[in-house]
Amino acid sequence: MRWTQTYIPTLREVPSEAELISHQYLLRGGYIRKLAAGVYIYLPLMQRVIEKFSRIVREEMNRAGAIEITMPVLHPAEVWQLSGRYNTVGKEQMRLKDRHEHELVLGGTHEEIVTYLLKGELKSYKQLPINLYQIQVKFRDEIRPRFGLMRGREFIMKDAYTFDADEKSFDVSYQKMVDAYFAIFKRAGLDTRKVESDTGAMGGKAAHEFMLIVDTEGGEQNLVFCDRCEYAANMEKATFREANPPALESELHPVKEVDTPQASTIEEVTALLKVEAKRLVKTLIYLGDGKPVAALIRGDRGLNLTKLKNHLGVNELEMAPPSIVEKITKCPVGFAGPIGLPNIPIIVDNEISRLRNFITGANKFEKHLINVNLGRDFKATAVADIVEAQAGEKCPLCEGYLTIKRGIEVGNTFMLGTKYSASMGAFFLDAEGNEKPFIMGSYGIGITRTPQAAIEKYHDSKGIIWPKNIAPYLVEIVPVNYEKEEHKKAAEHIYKELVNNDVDCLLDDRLDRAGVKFNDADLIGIPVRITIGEKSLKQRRVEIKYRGSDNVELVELDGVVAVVRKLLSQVN
RNA sequence: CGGGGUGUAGCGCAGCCCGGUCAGCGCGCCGCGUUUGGGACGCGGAUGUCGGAGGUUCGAAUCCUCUCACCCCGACCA
Repeated sequence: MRWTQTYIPTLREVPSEAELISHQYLLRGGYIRKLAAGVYIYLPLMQRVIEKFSRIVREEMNRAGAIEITMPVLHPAEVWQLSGRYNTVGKEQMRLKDRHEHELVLGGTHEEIVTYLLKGELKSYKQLPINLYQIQVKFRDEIRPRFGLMRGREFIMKDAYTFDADEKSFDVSYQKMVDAYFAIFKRAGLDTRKVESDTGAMGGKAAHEFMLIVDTEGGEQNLVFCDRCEYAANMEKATFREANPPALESELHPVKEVDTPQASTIEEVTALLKVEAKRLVKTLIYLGDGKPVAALIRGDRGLNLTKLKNHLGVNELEMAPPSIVEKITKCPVGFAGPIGLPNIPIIVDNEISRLRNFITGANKFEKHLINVNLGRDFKATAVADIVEAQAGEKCPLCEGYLTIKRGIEVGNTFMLGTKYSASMGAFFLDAEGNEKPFIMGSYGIGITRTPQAAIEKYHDSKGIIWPKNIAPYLVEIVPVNYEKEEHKKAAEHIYKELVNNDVDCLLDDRLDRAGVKFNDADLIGIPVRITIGEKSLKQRRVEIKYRGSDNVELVELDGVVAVVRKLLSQVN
């Protein structure tokens, strides 16, 4: 392709809407333009990236035995009512009415549709297992779209759905998708980690996420890894064992009220009473589906909202506003404690059951209680793991220690069980003639977000450094003086050679100055750049360099294809 | 939805407080010329319902009211 014949509107300045470097480069490099909040136009370069990544996804999905279909984006609300999710997905679901006042939704995912498809059609265990997938636009009315393609309201996703007759067969199907995912991301030049994740609104028994580890702002999630074994989980899901548990005191001392003037935060109280934060117990008041509940965790821990939410079995969990806290504790915020609370559930973190003579708020202004003990002084409604994992704690599985890294989710896999098949009445007959619901799995890959994640990981101060297999072009030819006849001839010669050898190639045939072309080339990030300039051309040579390094190789005009091939084979 | 902020030329912004040569700057764009290996220079030029509606006023980009869009923080995230 010639630069002047396609459309690559690069920008010199950073559009004010972009925060992340990857988002900035997508805009500046002429890959995308915003149409509305979270809604983007994919320009020619982006179109090619999508095409390249989609091809890898298709090839690996097909290899794994999945079958491609295309399901509609527009769904009748009734199908969503069948699974019951119509009432639980909430405002994320785009809804509309047609001219007949018929309720429709725009699909944010397709479990219902694919289950509806197979319900009634697929009747025998002999037809199982089956894996159907599509690459399709999705709509989610995100509460706050941001970061360009990373969290849009409209985006492209590959979603696959497996149907199995029994757990054993399902395990095989699931593993096939896991293997396919690793193969896909590897081919795309992206080293991903599989982590355990919460199942969230999808339901089902377990789930994993495929994460690209990054060290920039773009990391959307904290991930917990063991430094010794394979344990990996996202923050919502991660568990741990304490590396340095406080010594268990043998004697229980009597509770005593102490003055803690102007000390309501953990820092202030520990400083005042000269104790470690791990001897303090925080009493946090939350509202679970509107009803107050107290959560007790150690002073040095953070509450894991997802764990508490799952434990309580509520849909919504939010910190209680000060007015409610004050009503419940009958004192200003900052001095809440478990003793003397009205009749509300008290959920106590596991660690506290191993703590004696600890310190809590007294439910009195500027007072705390010392030597408080669980069981003797107050009762727990439940004891559970409700805190966030922290770096330096021990792995739940082995003797290793946990580290925390930032990652971007590029794929996910869900073990759905029979949640959708059972609720929607999608049954088959097994070998004994019994009617059974399908055992399902669902598997997503963000087609538009993955390239942005790749940019977040692979870039420098000048622009993108694409992994070759998802780059819009493999080679960019930059004739420094395209208007000079010899330069033009050489450029056209190389262009033709590469195209004839099926190397995706972009020829910068603009009449701009060299600096403009070099800067644009760095910005859009094509892996190989071939520069045609005065000095080298006199020796019938051109310069070849990889975007990710400064090494320049001088190559004979006729030897370009071979050198390009070799260079490409050596880079990510 | 709560808190904060921004809408002025394709992009980045100034002007707003204190109403009156304030319709401006840089980049980009068009023309001519010079230049030509890391975002050139000169000369000439085009481009705006100042987000929208209403109001105050002799007069509004500027003050007031309403409204829409977008951005940031939080809640949320199949």
